Amino acid sequence: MLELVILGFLYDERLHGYDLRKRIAALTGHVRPIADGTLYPLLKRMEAAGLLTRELQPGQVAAPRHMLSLTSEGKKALLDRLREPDELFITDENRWFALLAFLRHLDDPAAQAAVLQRRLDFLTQPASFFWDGDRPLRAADFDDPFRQGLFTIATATTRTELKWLRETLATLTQVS
Amino acid sequence: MLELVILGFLYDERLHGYDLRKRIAALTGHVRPIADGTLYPLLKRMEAAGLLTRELQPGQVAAPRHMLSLTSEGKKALLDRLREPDELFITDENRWFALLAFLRHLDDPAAQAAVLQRRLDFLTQPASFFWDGDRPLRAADFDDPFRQGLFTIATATTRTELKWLRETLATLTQVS
DNA sequence: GAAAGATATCTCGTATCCGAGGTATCATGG
DNA sequence: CCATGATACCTCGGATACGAGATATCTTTC
Repeated sequence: MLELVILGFLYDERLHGYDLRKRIAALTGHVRPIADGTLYPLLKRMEAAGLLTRELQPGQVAAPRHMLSLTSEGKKALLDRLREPDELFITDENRWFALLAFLRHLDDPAAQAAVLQRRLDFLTQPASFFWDGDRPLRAADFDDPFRQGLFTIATATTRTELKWLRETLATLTQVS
Repeated sequence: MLELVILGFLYDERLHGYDLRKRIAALTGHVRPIADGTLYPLLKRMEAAGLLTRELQPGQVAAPRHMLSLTSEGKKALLDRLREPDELFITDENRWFALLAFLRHLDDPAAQAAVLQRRLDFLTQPASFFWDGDRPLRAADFDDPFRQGLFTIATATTRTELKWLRETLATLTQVS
């Protein structure tokens, strides 16, 4: 997931690691900044994999910086991932949100619409959190107030997302 | 996170691994059932740690089952975790939701209220996803429609949760 | 009675990320 | 001129989870 975020940020900007770290922190409201021990080794692996290059810049403010830029393979990797349905079919909402944050880089309304459509299909498939077999669940089906709350929150979230997905799909397909 | 879920399910029920696996899958709407390779080794580690015991039962339906029960340390471990604020101060919503799913086991309205209050404090702290410094963000502050959507969904979710938290806190403190 | 399928558990290699700790550079204040 | 703090990068051990594959039991079906 972090790799997707890094590719997303570096797609149209040249940043050094420390700045990238701040961008990532800002994306999640500085709630849980990623650890140095996560970011820097990943950057090295991504460099070794040919996704990005670095250029050492002598220290202006403090220690020397490693300016990072995506290679063409790096850019291709991002676009491939944005189209990649596997990223969508996961419970982990953070991953879907990370994808959404950079979907603008997919420079084609039809391709963007295809991704949103897959997400919509995923959310509306019957085997979801909101169904008991083929019967829709209600908050009252849960016996304790905390699971009722969980259900209420999840329902509201999904309803909001579905509404947004349908509206956005309408404007995207209108354009093309 | 999975350990919390296992403790939650076994707190008042005796289950075998395969059944536990189905319960966990149902909790997330069968969207992403956990892998055998995740569950069974974890159960072994939890047994080694003295959190649960197993009793071999000759096969009734098919292969022999390992019936699992929490030890008193296992029950204590769940209650400790439910009270543990560290579980709340994480971006990963799944973990908070998992905690919520089993908060009923915390058999004291005041303790339950304390947990919800911490979550409320966490969501309303200014350094969040919804603030740019001390200025509240709006969807219009984002330049592309996808990040607008992300913001819209996140806002609606948080608003729903805050409303529920306040209502539930009111009834919990009313009781005590 | 053989094959197929559901039940039930297990091992092992891999991927992702955290967190504690370390190192080095440069600006600022005393 | 020295301490402190912000900047900037790094290593290493550990935790958590996945996924492919193996194994065994029992029932149902042909």
